Amino acid sequence: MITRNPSLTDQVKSHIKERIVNDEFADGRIPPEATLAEDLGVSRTTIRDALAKLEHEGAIYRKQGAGTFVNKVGLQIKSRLEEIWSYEQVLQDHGYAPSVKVLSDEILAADAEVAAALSLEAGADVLAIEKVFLEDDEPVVLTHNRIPAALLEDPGRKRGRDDLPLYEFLEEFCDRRLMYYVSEIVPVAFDADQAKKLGVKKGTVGIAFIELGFDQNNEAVVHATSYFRDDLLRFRIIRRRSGA
Amino acid sequence: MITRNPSLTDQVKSHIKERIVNDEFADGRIPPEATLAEDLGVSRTTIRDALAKLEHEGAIYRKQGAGTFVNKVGLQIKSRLEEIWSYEQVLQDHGYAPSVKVLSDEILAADAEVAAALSLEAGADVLAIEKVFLEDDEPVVLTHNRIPAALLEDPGRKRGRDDLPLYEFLEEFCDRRLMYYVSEIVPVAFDADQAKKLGVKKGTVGIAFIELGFDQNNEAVVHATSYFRDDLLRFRIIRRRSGA
DNA sequence: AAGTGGTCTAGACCACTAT
DNA sequence: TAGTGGTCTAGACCACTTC
Repeated sequence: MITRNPSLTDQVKSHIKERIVNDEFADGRIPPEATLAEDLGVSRTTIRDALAKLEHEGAIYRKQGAGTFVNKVGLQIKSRLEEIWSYEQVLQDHGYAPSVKVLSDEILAADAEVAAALSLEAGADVLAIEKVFLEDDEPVVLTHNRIPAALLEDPGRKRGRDDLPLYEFLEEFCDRRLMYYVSEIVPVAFDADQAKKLGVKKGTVGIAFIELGFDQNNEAVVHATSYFRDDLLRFRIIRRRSGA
Repeated sequence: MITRNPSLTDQVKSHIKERIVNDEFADGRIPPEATLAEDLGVSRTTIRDALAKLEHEGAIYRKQGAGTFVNKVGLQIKSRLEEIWSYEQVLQDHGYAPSVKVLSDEILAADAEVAAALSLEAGADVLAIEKVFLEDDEPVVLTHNRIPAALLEDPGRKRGRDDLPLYEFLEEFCDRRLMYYVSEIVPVAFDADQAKKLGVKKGTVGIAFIELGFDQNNEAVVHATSYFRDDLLRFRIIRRRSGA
């Protein structure tokens, strides 16, 4: 699968973001949109699209009639739920050296819930991958992914690469591009098995995600459950008025 | 505080959303952007902005070169974390008759954590409001809000209106417009007090939000903690590639 | 080849903030 | 009143899907 060049808007966004983190806007004030447009030689629309993305991710805020400003609080937020795409990346941003261990890896019959979620017939084959993500040898995340076996282009070839991030695995071996997840947030008390794999005491409370991943054709391509150690990783989210 | 007229884009968004829920696009295919623009007498940009919002909230999906389609799965998602603005609204969308009970309501000295989060001096006065939200007489959400007392325009007048949704209270009595929350998602086992107020057994697991609300000047105006009964209300979120 | 969404431009006018 | 972000228009060209 191929990737596209970054758009002008994304280049502008990266440029401004860089100037922000380098603290080039000492008073916290970002130049007017018209000025930025002229300086960078692009239209004001392109500038506005870039600023909209930066505002959405909490790097800046805008006040109509007043100006655009650096959001010092927003810049410091880590582990934003909406931005998560691979747990390796989360742990890396978290400041540790992440690693992955594949605990199990097999083709088996889907149970009723998973089959229904993936629009499969009851008992259809799925590839089940259980992984644990560690930072500095300490387990942080336990995941269990189930991918319809029918999606595998070459069932034999995939062995040994189940350590890839899920979205890479799907692009590489299923020719599917993972576009979004619908995730359910569930509080849990870890059972004996989960606690052992996560290195905590049985009954410790944690967060679980039960989620379904969709591809470029809006088809469900993976059912995932993930368990997190709250003492090592805590998620945040920016909730905005009106869904802007 | 005054409110603004809905923009053309928002009117277009509502119009298309209505046609979607009325199932007017039987084959799941939404007309081309150029057609919509001509039919509604607006520019393609306005159409695109409206469609972008609908895509973001999961109502539609778009495939470059192919078209725009109704997202049947996305339409059914309830209790989306990013869209929450008042718990009354959440419970109403959830299909029950919501009610609110104010458990306590007093001016007291902020503890260290709250004072730091709200940029107050240690021990500064805050208005503390404890509320429980019920659906059909069953408690679902327990909240504890702390607002700097210095923000209250008329400390005497506010009594008796602490049952208002927080954003309304802040607009009405503090002249602050709540723009966004930064929320931390925490798994908890309810203690005796929380369990009693939520009508569950001590030790039941649930989700808590620890959050900070910011106003139009990007100032922190409220510190809030909320506890949810997982058996009655479960949150979902759409996590997208790249933060689009 | 035809059709559709994605990106980008140039410019107009409005709403709001600050002074 | 001047300056800034917010909304909207009209049109060009590109990237991709479908037939």
